[in-house]
Amino acid sequence: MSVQERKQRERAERERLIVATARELAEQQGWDAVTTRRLAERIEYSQPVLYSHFRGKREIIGAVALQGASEMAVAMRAATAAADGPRERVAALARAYLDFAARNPAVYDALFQLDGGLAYAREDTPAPLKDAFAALLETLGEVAGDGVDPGLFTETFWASLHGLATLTREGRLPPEHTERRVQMLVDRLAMA
Amino acid sequence: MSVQERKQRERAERERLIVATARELAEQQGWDAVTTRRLAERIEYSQPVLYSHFRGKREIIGAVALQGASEMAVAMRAATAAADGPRERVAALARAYLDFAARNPAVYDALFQLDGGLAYAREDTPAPLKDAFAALLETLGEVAGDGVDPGLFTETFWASLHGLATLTREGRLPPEHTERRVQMLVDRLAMA
DNA sequence: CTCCATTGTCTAGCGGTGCTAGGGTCGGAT
DNA sequence: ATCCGACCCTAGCACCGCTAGACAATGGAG
Repeated sequence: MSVQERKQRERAERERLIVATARELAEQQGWDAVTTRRLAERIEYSQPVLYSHFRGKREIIGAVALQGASEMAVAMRAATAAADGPRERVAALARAYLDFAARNPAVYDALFQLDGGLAYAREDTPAPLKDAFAALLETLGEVAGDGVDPGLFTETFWASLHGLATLTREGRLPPEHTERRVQMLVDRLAMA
Repeated sequence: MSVQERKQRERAERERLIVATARELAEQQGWDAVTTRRLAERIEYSQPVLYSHFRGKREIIGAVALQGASEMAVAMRAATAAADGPRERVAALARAYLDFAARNPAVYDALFQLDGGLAYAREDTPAPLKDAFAALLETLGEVAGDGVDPGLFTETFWASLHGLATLTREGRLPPEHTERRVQMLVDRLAMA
């Protein structure tokens, strides 16, 4: 049995290698540069090996997205834990969100811009995605305001952050004054 | 000279046909389906003809984007003109924006999601883009609040709308309650 | 009217993409 | 020792964006 177990371990290890390599390549040169040929070459296997782990490129993007969601949740919780008071927590959360998006553009794209074949906002949504949303909700629920559904408020606030993140990164918004825009969102949306 | 003029007219007409066909195909089957081969076949010319009008696929996307920007500006001004009071105008603007994005997803993608090779938020930004932003500014400038730069406020509000539009369309936000989210943005961001 | 040059268009092809069929090799079980 | 199955690779499919080069049609000059 030990042989089978070893093979299974090696297989899992190789799968991790694929995801890590795809992510690395995407961060270095953008997702367009992540082709099955290049990816296969980097992991030193032939293309078909990729397809024994994932249905296709889409699923690889999805795997990177799930990894990113977990890290993002950690980053957001760390940021809010270090802040005092609801309002400060919201500000810290927003900055952590935008900071993550700016530092990991490829991962952010995998999560919210590209099609990774993942289900969002449903019962069968993968746990890491639900948890990332939960991390938002924990802090934002405090400042939803009276009679306002915390989930709905979180969705709206999240959408605003997402718009800021994407438009800024693609140069559709001037890069300066980002902090002032964030501050404005926090000041006006958060009720506390 | 008349012959040259006729040819020039026909050439311009064909260029319009290319843009219209690309847009139509994109709305029907998504931008992925807009390949140079399919596009060429639909306009009943060979592929190289496309390249005598545009540098490449990117420029075709850009042309659709500019067309869309003009239409969007018209739609937003029409919506705000029919509303009384600053706050109502903002609400009408927001609805018009999201309505346009929902009804013309491919055009919206060309404008804000894909790379059409256009310059945004600069002096050399094409006029239609500047004008679309101006249409936003006309209404949003009224409710920026005391001591707040109208441009900065417009950018922030726009980003929020953009986030709502994209996340909703890709199923990352549940489709219901869209109206309540918009209302929340208007209520809290607009100062008037 | 003939010839030439320019303009316009097409066919064919290059290097790339995601993905897969089919064959060979190698190791564990009998 | 032999078999068998799991594993992986080579080769190739249909498609992509884009372009070189051949060919035909057209307008102007002699």
